[in-house]
Amino acid sequence: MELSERKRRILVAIIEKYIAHGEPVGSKTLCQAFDNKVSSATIRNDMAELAQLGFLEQPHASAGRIPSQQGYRYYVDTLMNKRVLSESEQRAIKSMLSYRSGDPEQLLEEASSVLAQLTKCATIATTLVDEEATISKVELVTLGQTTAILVVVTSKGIIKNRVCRLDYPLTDKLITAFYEVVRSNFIGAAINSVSTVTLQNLVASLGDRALMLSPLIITLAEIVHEISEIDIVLEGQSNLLNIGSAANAQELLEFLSRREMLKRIVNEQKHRLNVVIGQENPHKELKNSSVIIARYKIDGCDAGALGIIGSTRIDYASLIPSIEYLTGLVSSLLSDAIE
Amino acid sequence: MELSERKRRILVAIIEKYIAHGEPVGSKTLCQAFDNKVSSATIRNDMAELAQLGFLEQPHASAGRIPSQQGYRYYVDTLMNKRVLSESEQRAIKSMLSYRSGDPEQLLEEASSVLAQLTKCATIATTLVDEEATISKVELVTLGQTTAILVVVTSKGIIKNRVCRLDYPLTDKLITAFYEVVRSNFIGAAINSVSTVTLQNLVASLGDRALMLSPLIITLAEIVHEISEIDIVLEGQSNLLNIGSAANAQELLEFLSRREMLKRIVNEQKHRLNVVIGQENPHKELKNSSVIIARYKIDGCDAGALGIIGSTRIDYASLIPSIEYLTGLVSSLLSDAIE
DNA sequence: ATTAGCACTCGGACGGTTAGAGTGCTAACT
DNA sequence: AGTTAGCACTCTAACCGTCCGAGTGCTAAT
Repeated sequence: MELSERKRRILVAIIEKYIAHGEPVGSKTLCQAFDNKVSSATIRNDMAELAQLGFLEQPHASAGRIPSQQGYRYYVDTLMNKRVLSESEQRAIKSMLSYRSGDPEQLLEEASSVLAQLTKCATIATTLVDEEATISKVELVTLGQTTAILVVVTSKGIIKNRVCRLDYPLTDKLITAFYEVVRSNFIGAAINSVSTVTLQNLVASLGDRALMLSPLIITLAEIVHEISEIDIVLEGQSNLLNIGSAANAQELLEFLSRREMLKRIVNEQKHRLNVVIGQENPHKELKNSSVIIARYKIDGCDAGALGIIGSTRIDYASLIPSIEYLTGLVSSLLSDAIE
Repeated sequence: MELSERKRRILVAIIEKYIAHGEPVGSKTLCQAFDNKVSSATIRNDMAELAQLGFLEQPHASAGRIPSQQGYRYYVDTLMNKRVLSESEQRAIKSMLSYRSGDPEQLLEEASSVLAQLTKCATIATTLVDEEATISKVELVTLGQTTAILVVVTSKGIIKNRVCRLDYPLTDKLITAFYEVVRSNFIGAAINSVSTVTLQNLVASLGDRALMLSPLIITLAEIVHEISEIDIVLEGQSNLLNIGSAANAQELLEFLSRREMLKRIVNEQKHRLNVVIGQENPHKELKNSSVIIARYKIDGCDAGALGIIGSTRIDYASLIPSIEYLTGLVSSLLSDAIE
């Protein structure tokens, strides 16, 4: 069904007024917004129909109307006029990112924090996802008799390492044996193929060498696991308290501290830009919140996500472009860094 | 001035009742707590005097009394009977720490999170402080033509590293030159002696090699700086919302996100156990909060701190022992790991 | 299809009243 | 002198009724 032009304008006006002021919008106010070209009665009729269709709701009988979640949805999909970022705004955002070191995690923390300042919302970012990566290099760097650093490099250029302390000295023989195991079992393997089962089989097959080698191999497996696990970065949690309802806020904060849950939520968002409004989200803790997630890329390949969590009453038209722009920046900075 | 035995018991009863229930305590309730051995009138007289002395205050005229911050202070210093953790409680806490990897930061994150569950407060932990450490080893591990990992080891056994990407190939000559610079300028130096000034002088003195070497040297300096910087770990922030006053909570959460500030606060706490109650804290954002910080040690040397932030109305008598016990655990785990 | 007008509804603010909790004081008691 | 009973007093929270204004829905006129 198509809405008449006037109804659409009324709906937009109600949504934008409500986003701006947070109070139900009445027919008189709208009348003024239309320069009194139409009477309040006409607007009332239209509002009644919009409410019938489910785009608006009434907190109580004698109050104005507020957008329903379906209303926001229609607005975001169809009616909204995305704000265009000015040159100077773009420059401002750019300058807030001071990405120097080559560490992608640091960039994402920064981006997350910039986004929190920009949007006054809580922000989420995932570190690089790299599901198809394989292990391309493993290095064992000895630092002393019993200490070493184990370094793993993936085909996509991600590098992780961990310190490894042993109870016995690292002899040349041991190191050679370790590299042998690595070459035949790990190099070229997909990072998510390293499971505890394969690991147990491997250790079992080592026979009497197992005792000495397994600490190293287990550490190696842990590093690989860490690479395959996405990490979640949160910022601006205090912004959640700007929204009223303290009870809800506590629930939300607690929800956000469950990282596993968050990972799943973020990774369900597959599009370049995802807007999930209120109860569209399967998690009841988010029933009054909107989540906007944009995915960033490295050299055109999906690499992770960045986004905000806020009340359903957020300024979609200006926040979405900010998120998109920032995500673009992150994509290009990462693509430059990892070549 | 000495308080009579009865006044002390009344004060203790009021404080513990108030901590338990959060409501002003009246003379009748106390009367029951004393098995009606003294009349409410007597208690009222004593309460009036305790209020006069500043240990109690009255929210309003017809309400009971609540402890003042000075009251809490006297309680913590003089009156409180610390709860003793039972064997099984100790075991429970121990089993919550699953410290496997050799990474101290991970242990502190875990400890912080355990403490948050235990106390239902927000928790703070600092990672290892190591002010007197010197640089004992630097390794450059090449991973490809233009990529390397730079590893720094301190005299105290702390290990940090960072990936370093260059715009030009890492030749043997370059590497030798780098090690030369490291040997004569960094090895043996105190980690906090590496300032930007000395760095600039160093780069200047390199002459025409500066261009090729400086990215490596700058990365090295950044790693050293990172070691000398303490990191702050926060957990259980959502617990702050249990306390009423949402306005205050927002302020607090924002305050906690200012890491620099937190570092200073935590490091001002020099004793083994520090209890800062409400306005004793110079930061006005904490005027309604108590901060309890315990320091942990490695092999007897001060190494960092661990603690909680909660309302002034917290159960000092049982939380303090928990914090102390956990801090002890962390100390011994760390002392075992770094030998 | 639009509009003016009007009756109606509802929530929030205001004010007065009441019940209850708790105090402070005084006078009596040990 | 310390303790106690008793009483008047104070203050809050809860309840209730009233009133105002905002905003609606409906009807009848344009």
